[in-house]
Amino acid sequence: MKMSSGVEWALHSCVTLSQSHEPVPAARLAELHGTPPAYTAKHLQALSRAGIVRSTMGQVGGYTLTRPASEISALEVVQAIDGDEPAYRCAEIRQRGPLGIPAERCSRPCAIARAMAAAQDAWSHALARTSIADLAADIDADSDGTAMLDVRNWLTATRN
Amino acid sequence: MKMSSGVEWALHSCVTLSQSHEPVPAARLAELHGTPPAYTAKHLQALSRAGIVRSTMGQVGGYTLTRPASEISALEVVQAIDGDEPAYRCAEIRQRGPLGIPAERCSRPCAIARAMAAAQDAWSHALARTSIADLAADIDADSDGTAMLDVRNWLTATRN
DNA sequence: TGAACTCGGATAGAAAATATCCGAGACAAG
DNA sequence: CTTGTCTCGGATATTTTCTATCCGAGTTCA
Ligand code: SF4
Ligand code: SF4
Repeated sequence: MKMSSGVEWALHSCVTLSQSHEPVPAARLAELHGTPPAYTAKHLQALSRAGIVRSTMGQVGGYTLTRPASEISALEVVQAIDGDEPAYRCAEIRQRGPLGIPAERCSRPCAIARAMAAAQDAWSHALARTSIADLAADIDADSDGTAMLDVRNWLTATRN
Repeated sequence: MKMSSGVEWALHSCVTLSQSHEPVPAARLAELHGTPPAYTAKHLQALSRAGIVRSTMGQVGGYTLTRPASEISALEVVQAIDGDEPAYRCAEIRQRGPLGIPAERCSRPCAIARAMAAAQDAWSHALARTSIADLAADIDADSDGTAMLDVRNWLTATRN
């Protein structure tokens, strides 16, 4: 029950992309975050497949958000990287063993599976309520309103 | 972000143990659930280390619950098997890269880490509210009140 | 036309989870 | 008291997943 470490980089990348209306290459994001360039690129591809970011090829290409940051939830980013399958996957062991229940009576999930699904839903809803814009605003507030400005300045300063 | 499959076997084992006041060997539980005997035993050891079950050695030994089933939460079982460390572990990448923040200003967790911790808390509280006794009652209700009776009969019938 | 820069999926390596085995210890029977 | 059998417990292989990397296909600009 551990989350891929790439989720952290993907969330940071989305926050950074929300500060730029121009495409930002994957190598630039990796340099800013101090992460392995090739592996960071792989995670951005996952975001592209999920429709969260759009890629632009060519010399001045890179990644941009497809929607306003306020309309992208943290849950979408997590599911794009870590997969959308639930953490608890029932193997239906109630149908096995000497007291196995016939499959016809297993139409609805068992009580254990229901409890796990309820917990997963609580987790999902908590993340769905938080948008990338909310995260950016909170990070900005933590740093006395200078963090996002620094990011914007760094992005324009290193632009060729 | 996937949970160990052993969690499922452990929860089933606890529900089964709640129906017997006498020790039940690991091999018996594995046979009842149709799971690999050796691997099932390993998970029961984890429950023993967490203080959820108590092991009795010798010929009529086995595992018993240390507390009433109504005082054992599903969260405890999950944490005993899958570990109690949170799914999201911040690598503090905000301190890396050209815009790295000095460690002295990173006393409290960042906004992203806070959002993830809040989601984890929601998940934990949902599981903490459900006890093993609740699960046993719900499984019993799903089977028209015969499931737990069948388990008790099978346990006494196969007792040497 | 050409060159340089981008993404994208296919390819090695490391870590973790899965599954198993045999020895130490304890109880009951003889 | 001795013996034998049954139990748990941790140490050991195997498989799968995650981590990290590389080079080719495609696009844009000069
Ligand atoms: S969690 Fe429920 S449905 Fe899944 S194997 Fe256990 S009893 Fe069956
Ligand atoms: S989640 Fe917050 S604390 Fe953790 S690396 Fe990202 S910015 Fe830093």
